[in-house]
Amino acid sequence: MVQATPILRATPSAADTRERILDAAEHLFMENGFEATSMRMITGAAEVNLAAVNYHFGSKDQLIQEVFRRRLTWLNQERLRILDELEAQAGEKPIKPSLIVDAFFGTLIRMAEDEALGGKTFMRLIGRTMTDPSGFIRAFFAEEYAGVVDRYKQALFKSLPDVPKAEIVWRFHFMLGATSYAIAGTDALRIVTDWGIEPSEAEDRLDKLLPRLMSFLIGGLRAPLPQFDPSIDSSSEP
Amino acid sequence: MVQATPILRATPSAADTRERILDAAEHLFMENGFEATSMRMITGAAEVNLAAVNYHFGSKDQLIQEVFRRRLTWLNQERLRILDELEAQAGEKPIKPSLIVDAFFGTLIRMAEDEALGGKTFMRLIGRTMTDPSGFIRAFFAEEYAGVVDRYKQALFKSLPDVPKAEIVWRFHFMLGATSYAIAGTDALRIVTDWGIEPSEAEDRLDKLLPRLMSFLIGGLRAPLPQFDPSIDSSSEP
DNA sequence: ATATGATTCAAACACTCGTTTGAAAATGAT
DNA sequence: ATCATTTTCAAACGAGTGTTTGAATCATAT
Repeated sequence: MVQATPILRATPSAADTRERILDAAEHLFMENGFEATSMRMITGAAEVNLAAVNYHFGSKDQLIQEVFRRRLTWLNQERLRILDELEAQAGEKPIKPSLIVDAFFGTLIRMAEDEALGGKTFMRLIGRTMTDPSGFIRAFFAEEYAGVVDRYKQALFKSLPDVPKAEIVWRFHFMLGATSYAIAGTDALRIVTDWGIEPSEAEDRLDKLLPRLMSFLIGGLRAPLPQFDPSIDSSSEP
Repeated sequence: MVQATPILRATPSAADTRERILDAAEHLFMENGFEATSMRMITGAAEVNLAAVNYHFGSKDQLIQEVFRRRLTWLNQERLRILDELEAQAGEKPIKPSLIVDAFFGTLIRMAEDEALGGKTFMRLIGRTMTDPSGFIRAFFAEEYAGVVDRYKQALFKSLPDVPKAEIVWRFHFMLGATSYAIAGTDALRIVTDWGIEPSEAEDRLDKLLPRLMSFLIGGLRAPLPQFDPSIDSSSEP
């Protein structure tokens, strides 16, 4: 009658199997990418039968989607919630750009500090995926992000009325790139440079990452507008 | 005796075969990634025999390395050459940070405008690869970039004596991310946002990309230093 | 013209991939 | 305790992978 599910069980339940697969897949996708991660690697790491993925998710592609969905839905809802709050507090006045930037990118970075939400693993996975979007992942990401990005773009337009919209969209894109590298990069930067920083500082990097990134993003977003060189104009020569 | 190689030849020579493979591989890698691009796809697109890749390059992995090498060595030599010039002109005085940034990132972007150097195709390929570095590619990139990045880091240290070195390294990393997205992103940004910009402007994007990116990068690099929140200090509580 | 080396070619190699199958085991409700 | 459902399991499927092989073809120099 009590029916309390025991904390430890010798035989994992079906619900456990699903999450074990998702956790193993998330980790392996982050380390090796999608194509290089085989079903046998996933089911082996999750200690479940090979057929379990097809049984619970249908196919490998659908598994990939579910790996992202269970984290992205929460993230984007949170982003929308915070933006709603900011707009409510601001009333008719425009919101400070730094608050908008923090609501979008800061929420993502802060997710990395919560291991229950995927932590750094999911963070790096999403970082690598943004540049590696093969076919159906593009479509999935577009759908999952469509509403959120549009809302934030509009908020930035209103917040920076003097900056041309095209410029804001580009800078939003640049900010995405810097953030993606900030995330994936705790390792990925090692490709291109060994830090030359005392290893003692390596530990508290995550604490200081967010303020560091924010300073950079705001600095880039509010930079003086570019001067386009008119000498490239093709109509100057008859 | 004249032996002039005809412009069009029914049977391509061996030297042609190598470059046809490299061109086809570069394009396919950019579109599908390394794992998802098969030898049969490459040799099919290059219209050469399947065994030609193994004959000319040894293996698929060595082909991947050669695809990067033929472009990266030129790029990085050019970067070093320009930095040498800047340092010679500056003498003992520090170089303006914007000149250093342009020498490193601008040279990369300007490469995209020269179709003979790979153009946008190689540009996007390198953009996606920075976050997708599986195993041996990490090592190859590290070797290919080692000297260049170190030289540029030192130049920035000297150019910004008031900024802590750790901060500069991070901001260099952020700049890499923004640039990578600027490159790969002409398509990749579509994942996350449809521009909402007049399609007429879509044509001259490449012209304006460089000044746009430069403004953002300099703005981020020269942004006010972050204030680290001391409340997270673990030693504040006895 | 002939011999030598470089290149191409069709075929096959051993292997891994994602998925399917049908029976066995576990679970939950009556 | 019996039944119906859900979940697990070992085994196999066909298709596609990178690579190798040995003969055929090409180019070049003697």
